[in-house]
Amino acid sequence: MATEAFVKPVVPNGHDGYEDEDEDDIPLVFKRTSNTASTTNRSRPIDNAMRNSVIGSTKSPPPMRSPLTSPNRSASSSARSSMMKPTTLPSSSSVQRSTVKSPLRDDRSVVAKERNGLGKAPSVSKSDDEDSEDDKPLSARLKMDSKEVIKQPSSSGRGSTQQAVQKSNTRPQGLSDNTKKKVLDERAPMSSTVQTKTSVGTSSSKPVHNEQKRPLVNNINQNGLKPKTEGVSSQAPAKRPLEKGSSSNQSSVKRPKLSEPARPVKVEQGSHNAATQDAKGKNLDASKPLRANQATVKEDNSDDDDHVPIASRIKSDSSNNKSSSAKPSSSKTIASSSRIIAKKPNKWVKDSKYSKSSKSLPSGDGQTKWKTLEHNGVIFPPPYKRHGVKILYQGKPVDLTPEQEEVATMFAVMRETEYYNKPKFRENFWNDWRRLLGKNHMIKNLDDCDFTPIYEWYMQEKETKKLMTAEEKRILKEEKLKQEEKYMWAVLDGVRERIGNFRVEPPGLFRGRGEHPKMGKLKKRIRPCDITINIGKEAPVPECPIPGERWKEVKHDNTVTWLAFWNDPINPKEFKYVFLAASSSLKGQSDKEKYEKARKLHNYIGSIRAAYTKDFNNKDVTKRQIAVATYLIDKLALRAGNEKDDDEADTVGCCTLKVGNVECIPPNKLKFDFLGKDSIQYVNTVEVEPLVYKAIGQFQAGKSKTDDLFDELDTSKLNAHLKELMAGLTAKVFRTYNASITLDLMLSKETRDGDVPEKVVVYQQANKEVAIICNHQRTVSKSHGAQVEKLAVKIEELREQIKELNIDLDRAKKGRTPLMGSDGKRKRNLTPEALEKKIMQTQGKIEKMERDMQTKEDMKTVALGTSKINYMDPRITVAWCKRHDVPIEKIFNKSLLAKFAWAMDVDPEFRFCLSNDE
DNA sequence: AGCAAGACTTAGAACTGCATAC
DNA sequence: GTATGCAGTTCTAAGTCTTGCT
Repeated sequence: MATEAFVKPVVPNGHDGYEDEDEDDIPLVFKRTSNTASTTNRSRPIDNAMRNSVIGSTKSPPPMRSPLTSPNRSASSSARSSMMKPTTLPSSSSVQRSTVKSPLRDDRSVVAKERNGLGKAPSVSKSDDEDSEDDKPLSARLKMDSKEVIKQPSSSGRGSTQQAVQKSNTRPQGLSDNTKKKVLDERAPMSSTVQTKTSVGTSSSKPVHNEQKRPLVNNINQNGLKPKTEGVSSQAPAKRPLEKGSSSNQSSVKRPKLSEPARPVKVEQGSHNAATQDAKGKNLDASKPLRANQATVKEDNSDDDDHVPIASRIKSDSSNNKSSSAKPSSSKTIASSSRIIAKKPNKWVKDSKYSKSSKSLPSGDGQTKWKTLEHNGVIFPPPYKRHGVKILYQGKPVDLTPEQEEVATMFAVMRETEYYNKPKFRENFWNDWRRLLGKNHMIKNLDDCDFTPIYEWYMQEKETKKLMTAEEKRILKEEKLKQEEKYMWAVLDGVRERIGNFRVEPPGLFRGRGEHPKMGKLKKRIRPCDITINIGKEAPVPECPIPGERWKEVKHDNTVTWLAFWNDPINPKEFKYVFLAASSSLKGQSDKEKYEKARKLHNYIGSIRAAYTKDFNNKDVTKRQIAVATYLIDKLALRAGNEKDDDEADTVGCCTLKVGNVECIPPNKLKFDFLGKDSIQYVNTVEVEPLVYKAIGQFQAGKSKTDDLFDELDTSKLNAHLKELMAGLTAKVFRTYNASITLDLMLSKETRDGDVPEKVVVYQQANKEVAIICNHQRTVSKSHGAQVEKLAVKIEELREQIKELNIDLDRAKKGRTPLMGSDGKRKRNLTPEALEKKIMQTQGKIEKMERDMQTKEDMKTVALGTSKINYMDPRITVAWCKRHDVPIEKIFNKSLLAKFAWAMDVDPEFRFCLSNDE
């Protein structure tokens, strides 16, 4: 055990005025303003510019008062109407632009609270003037010009641009006749999609579903509980639904219990050969390409695509025609990194070089997710390699067994992390390590242990690694790739798909976020006997890579998407799953469904807002709490807030807010201050509807600060209620909705004629707004302070230069030679004109550097990636890029292009939300 | 109704490698 | 050639939500 026990050391590593539904079509997201957020354990700097927000309507049926605003409602209401009908935009009257570069920046003030203790934490208090600003919706505050009209670029113009991108490609080989037919059938619509606004494809501009227009329909029974046909899941996988409709019909069918239809099979793992020599002689060996059933594997050199520049890679991809539309009638059409395993050539037309048609995908929970699934299992971390460096106990070297040494090493290498000195971390580590040391070990306490020798050894190893030549590094990388290659791919319904996390997590010390009660505990090594494999019935069972060991279990459950799982060693009742990568069809499909659901919400949002507004003073406390909670989720993009166990970090979401997390500030402001997901602090002061303010006060009355604010509420009740309002609606949909609609709105309103970099800046600003709405934060980088300081020094130097230049200028005008330079050397004798020019140039430099510094400061705690990856409908971005001739690569990196392949052929006129009557 | 199990998405930190500055 | 900064990638923790059981 000892010799194999461990792997590599873990390296630090108002009801009023709410009658009008139209008013509700806009994201009513609070903007945050300044607040000196109290520092919590995670004291992140908060961009409070956005936090002090207004609950303002973002849309504006002029005569209507926004239900969500208080003073100055008219301004905000005028802003709102523009959302639904892209005609007029919200007034920007109250929004001040500052710099050219960041037209959106100044509508917020920033309170930066340093998470890392770097820089200052200036608390910017909001002036009274700004208060009026608060009465406006975020969208209005984002400098929308009321005179401006949302551009609806003529499809012809853009279409032609798009057209140029389209390619007619040769299909991969080996397509079934059905597939070929399907592809041919799809071709026309696909190409026309680009041109016609009405074409649906993946992204129709049309309202989504007719049923969606029915407000407040109780759709719950649409998915009536049909008992699932026995045996469907594993034995005879039902045909993959070809259309969404069909799948949705099934969506309510109870999911078969994993262990039943899946029929877990204890598989003989004795022989490796057993896996490679199944009845049909299939072989998933690394040396041979994965095969999908009987299909011939297309030679796919693009497996190594990673080394190929994205441009050429995409090109070759498209020319290789791996579109999922090529897939046999099984219906899978979204694919990205997927490799169609097909033979016969065919042709197809793509809208974009990145696009994949996305029709007819399987969907729905509990549904058949695949028909055939092949993969090679998972790869384990290498066994622990002993280094033999001894720790000191009370100054004396101590002999440790390899197992003990490995865990000691895990601890030693964390010396420079903040965990190292946390009492809880040390306590948990000590408890686990002590168990390994045994009762009678000479080491009696952690504080007398000196791990320095191991730490120094570790640093040396790091240095050695760093000093390797490029060639050595390359060879090492190649070797690793060679080892891992066969584990990287799965074949799902004949399509080769990348696997997301095929590496089993190595042992280490648990690093919970925030004040996690389990931090420091030993995450034991996962062995094959911990792992359950899920694979197609006909596929060869992956060989167990560790000789003499076997999988815990092998299942054939095609109602789930995981390929393997094991129990989380820290929390054994939870699981760690191995899934396909984000670029896979399966993930793409569910991603698309997520955004479609959010779009659907747009058709209901008016009724929903009207409903909860009506309930703000409902006599039934539960209903009142549901109303207020929904309001907060809608307006603040709060998470639902499930209950948490005591052995988890103490964080909250909407339903679990404590009385102390919300402070009522008369007359009608609420200050939120709590730790949310990942112990990220959320601080935001917002003005709310008077009835909401009143209700919160009622919910707090007679309770202590640690009591639940919404004591009658939990996420089940809340979501059950939401489902009565719209089928499939849950709390998280509001986040997606608000993020996407904000992006759409801002891009439409802020994009001006200009060059690509200018447009990219507009995108980044919109992205930033969304990130702030969603409270996506990042740690201030260690070097941030130094970087800012450097800039400041440079700016100061330039200012000195200007001073000198001015003196020289005066002298030059008088015909005198310049003074000696600060370096003691004589300067060139320049004409007054030349000196003036130089002064101007230097001044320009200073201004640029100051802007850069400001941007750096503004963005130091904002994480843009999360919203881009998870919340903003990629079709908005793709369509915007098409309309404005911005290369998509400027916005999406290689990974995102693969992840969003399903969105690439979107109509350039796509808008996230269009009003029903459009 | 409440709880637990299970499956999946969302999240920030850590790590890696490349471009650029010096 | 080396240092630095950043974007991209990987890792895995921490959420949400559904379903099934009692």
